[in-house]
This record gives sequence, structure tokens and C-alpha cells, in this order.
Amino acid sequence: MRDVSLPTDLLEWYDRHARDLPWRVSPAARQAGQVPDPYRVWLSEIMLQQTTVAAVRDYFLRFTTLWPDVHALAAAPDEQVMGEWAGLGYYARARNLLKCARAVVTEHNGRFPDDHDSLLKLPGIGPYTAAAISAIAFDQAETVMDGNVERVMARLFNEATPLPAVKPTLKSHAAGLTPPQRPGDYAQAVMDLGATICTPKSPACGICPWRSPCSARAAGTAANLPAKSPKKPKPTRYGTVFLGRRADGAWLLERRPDKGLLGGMLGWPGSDWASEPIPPMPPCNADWQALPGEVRHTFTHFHLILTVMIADLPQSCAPRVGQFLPRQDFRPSDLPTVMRKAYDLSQA
DNA sequence: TATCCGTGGAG
DNA sequence: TCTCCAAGGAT
Repeated sequence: MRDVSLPTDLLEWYDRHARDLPWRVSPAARQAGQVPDPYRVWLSEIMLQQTTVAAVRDYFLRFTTLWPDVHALAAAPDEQVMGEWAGLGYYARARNLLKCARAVVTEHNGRFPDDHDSLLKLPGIGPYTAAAISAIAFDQAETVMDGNVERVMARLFNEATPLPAVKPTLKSHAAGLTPPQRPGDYAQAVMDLGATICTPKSPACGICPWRSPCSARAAGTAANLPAKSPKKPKPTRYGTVFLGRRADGAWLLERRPDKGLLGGMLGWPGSDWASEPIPPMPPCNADWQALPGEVRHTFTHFHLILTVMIADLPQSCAPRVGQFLPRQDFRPSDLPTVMRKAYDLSQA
């Protein structure tokens, strides 16, 4: 027997407390008949993967201004899209974003498929995003499982088993609660609950619409759930980058290969990044000088300490790697953050 | 199943 | 300064 009161309670809370987000159709507008634009739902969900609402907002507005629909995005040059994504991180998302837009145009007549299985076949769309798009954009009764939902379910049912082993159990709990009515609003409601009330630290149980049925709240374990298996320490790696500038203002940059770290992004030529500093090979012969200070940056799984070398290069310079980008084509904002930090050091 | 893949804000 | 971690996906 499905407990219908829990979803109803949450939807009533959502009707009063839904956040105003640029990609969201408010519950009031939705019930008045306004339907979401699948393109905007898709774009927002890709950007929101492992990324906060605060970080996504401006990027979403910029992208939808530059490319209002999937046809426009599909026709955009790769370099421009990668440049606009710079700073948001997880750059495979940007590469797959373009692949997906072009697949929707060429294989789906410019319209996003509405079913979970077809969505799942598209680049960059996994189980969570497929469920989110079919629920939010097409109002299908799919169960979305993201970090928020996992946390809310672990607490609601007081599941003490650590992640990731407990995931199937949490998914089962979530599926049992997913209502046939307003599944799109419900999916967003659970995630809003996790983002604003059932937070990782110091959850606001006192104002939670689910405080009464919450098992962890009763047991006093909410703040410690979900349990997680211990994570590995991050090693430190070292490297060198070369900032070469010509008298005409052009900078020597290279496009990184699609696979691997910062794949497809613009960057400064330099050494590999290794556990010990290595003698670097300059991209061309010049009077390279080390800048005072260093760049420190932390990626998902290692710390990086970067030495920054700079030199004025002759107009005749024929670099071993990379190519010169004319001054008017160079925007520091096109660089991934670690590369922009190196540029900032040179301008300090 | 485990690892790789960014970034910036909160505490 | 340091750890955690946010609407995950690909391999």
C-alpha cells in the first residue's frame, strides 16, 4: 500500500517554497498549463551535475542567450562552446553537450525524446539525467536519484549502511514514494528539500515537511546520514607551464586533447604533472624567467603546484607545440581555472 | 565496482 | 588552511 500522504505533504511544501530558478517553471505556472522547454531542462541538468545552483546560474543565462534552442547550440563552433564552459569544470560535459545537441538535431528531428531509454542513449545523459528530463520536461513518473534524494531517503528510512552499498535500498525507497501525480514537481521538490532543508550538515529538521515521518529525526541520527566509506588522501603533483608572448601581443597556447584532464580546453604548453618536479622542455628557445610565487590548484583527486615561466618570443618563433593566438582572440575567461590562475600570476 | 574527471563556497 | 561536497557520467 503506497503511502500517499508523504508525496502530498512534500508537494504542498513545494508549492509554497519552490526556489525561483531560471530553468524552472514554477508550480503555479505549471498548474496553469505552462510546459517546460526540454532544451532548457536538459541544459540545466547537464550543468547541475556535481555543480551548485549558484555556480550554474550565470552560465545557464549566458548559454541560453547565445544559443536559445538546440539547433543554435548544435551549429556552434566547438571552440566557442568550450570557451563559454570554461570555469564550470568537468569539461567532458561540454564535449558531450555538443555531441548530444547534434544527435538530437540529426537523429531526433531537433526534438528531445521523451522516454527514459531513448534519453539514456544520448551522450552525457546517464540514469539520473534521463529520469530528471523525462520527469521534469515530460511529466513522466520516473524516480530521480541524485545526491539529494539519496540523503533524504537515507534519513527518512534511517538507513545506516554506508554508500555506495546502500544505493539500491535507497532507490527502492524513492521509487515507492514517487507519485503518479505531478511527478516533475515532485522530483524537483525532493531535490529542493535536500538542498535547502535536509542539508548534509546541520539539517533544519525543525521546519522539515517530513519531520514527523522521518526515522532518523526520531533516532537522532539525521546529521550523520548517509554514512560514507572513507576516501583516499590526495597526492601532490608538480609541473611547469610556459607563457610565451610575442611583441604583437599574441600568446602561445595549445588545445588539449579531448581525453583526460581538461580535455578539449585551451591551455599553456608545459611539462607533464608528476609526483616529483621534472626538468621541463620549453616550447621554443627563449629567455624564460620563472615568475615569483607559484600556482596552487586542487583537482578532484590531486593537488597541483605549478611553476610559471614567462618569456618574450621573437616574431619568427616556430614553436614545438601549440600555436599563437592573436591578442584580440585571447580571452582569459576561455581558460580552465588552473590555466587562468597562471595567467593571473603573470599579470600580478 | 572503482577510478577519473573541476570548481568554488561553506564551515 | 583544510575538508567536505554539489541536480553524475564514462570507462
